[in-house]
Amino acid sequence: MAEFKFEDIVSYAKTNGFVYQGSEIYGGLSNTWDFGPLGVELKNNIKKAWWQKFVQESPYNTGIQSAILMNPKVWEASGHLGGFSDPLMDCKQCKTRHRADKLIEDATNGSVSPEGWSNEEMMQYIKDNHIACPDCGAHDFTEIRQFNLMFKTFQGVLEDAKNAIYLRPETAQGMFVNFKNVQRTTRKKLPFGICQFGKSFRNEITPGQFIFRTREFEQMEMEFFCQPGEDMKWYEYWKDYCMNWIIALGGKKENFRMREHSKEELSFYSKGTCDIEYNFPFGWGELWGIADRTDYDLGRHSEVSKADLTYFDQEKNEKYLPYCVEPAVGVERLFLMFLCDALDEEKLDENDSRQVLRLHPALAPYKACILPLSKKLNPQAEEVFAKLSKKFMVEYDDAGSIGKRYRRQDAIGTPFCITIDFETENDGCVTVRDRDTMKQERMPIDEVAAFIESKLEF
RNA sequence: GCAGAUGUAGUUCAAUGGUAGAACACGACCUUGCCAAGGUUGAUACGAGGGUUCGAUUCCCUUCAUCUGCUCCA
Repeated sequence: MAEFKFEDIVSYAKTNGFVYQGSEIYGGLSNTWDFGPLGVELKNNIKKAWWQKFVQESPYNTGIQSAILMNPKVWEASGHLGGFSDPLMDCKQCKTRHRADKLIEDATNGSVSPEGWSNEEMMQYIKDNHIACPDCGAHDFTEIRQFNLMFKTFQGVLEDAKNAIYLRPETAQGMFVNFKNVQRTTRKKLPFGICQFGKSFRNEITPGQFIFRTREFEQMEMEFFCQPGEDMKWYEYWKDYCMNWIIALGGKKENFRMREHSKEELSFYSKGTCDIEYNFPFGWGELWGIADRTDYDLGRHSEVSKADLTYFDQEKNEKYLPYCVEPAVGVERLFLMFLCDALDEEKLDENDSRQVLRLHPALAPYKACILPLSKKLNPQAEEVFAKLSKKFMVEYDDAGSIGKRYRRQDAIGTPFCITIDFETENDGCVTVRDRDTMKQERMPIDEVAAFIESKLEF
């Protein structure tokens, strides 16, 4: 196993057309990344594999796709308009940054809670009580600056305050506000889950580490609704389910860990939160957050919207607000994880090695590459391409020696190479070569598609 | 946003106050035909803007981007 540095992964992704810097010819735009021809395939395959496991194969779940733009009241209810913005101030002496509310809490050992205070009130309290910078002890702070993590824009052509609208900072609220709709139209009984993937936007103060933290990102979330009291059971169930999904798709067990949040770390509404973390080249990073959110979200939406979001349990003959378990994962993080986990430099002998991207076939951008042994065989090879490309993504390569072409496909994760040789015309057979074992098997052209499709299962 | 580092072909690296070289990769042609073959040949770079200078990729300033910390959390 080769150890790759973070820069190696970034340059691999760029060289091979997985990820480019956004707006590159204009000098880039901070923290934006574009997915190239291979990147978009991998990304789509990740989403497809998630959808398959969480929607298609799950007896409980169903999917939706909600709008990125939502009624601003949604964010009032979810707490994003208030709580999602941090009142930040910098120490002018030592240049460190602090949260004003935390400074007050820490300085008073929690006896004063500035929740709901205005910035001016916090500022005044810090001045009046001579709260010092915890790092250098100075009393020289900048004004409080509010960093709301939500992207703000305007609906309609008039840019005035009453048209203010936000890009969603998470997809979850789309499921909560549609809870009733989905329950009614699918006639689902508890427990059931609603799944969605899609773009979310957060004006992060500090983005970075390539595609690990970006301001525009794609989430895959599920809100699983269940009876109060059964929530912890389901919390454990979905933790395992998520981990198993990763392992089934080829994730190496030793590179993952589950980190249960401590009581202090938990949000006030959460009964349990667990992160699946991955050992990235830059250190352990959160991949998947699984949280028992109790009835907090539905409760808040009931309060603010005045809609009745209770569930009528026929068996118990009672109405109650369901509890909710939420596994939320970032697609770009999974993308980076699968790249890091699959990339390998295999030594063949003393002077020779090959770069192999050992992606699970279900995730591989190309499932197969068609290789005519000679350019004279192009017509037959093109026929095979036409046949297979109806089923899945296939690449075609007739440039260079056969060995070189195998290596090219190994490096981008293509699990199978199909060679057309001079016998093909006579016997209707091609040679299928396996990326991992480098073994070859000759089979009739008509059987190739089924053979490869059987390998796409996970 | 603050502090530090970095910025030269697609990638990894050179050199230089007088307009940039290599290796690998890429394209074409010839040859070959089942695991990075050979030959011929071709295209491609000083992040951007400004200043100093006869002349700047090199020195200075600004800016943009990336990386590392602070912070955050999908």
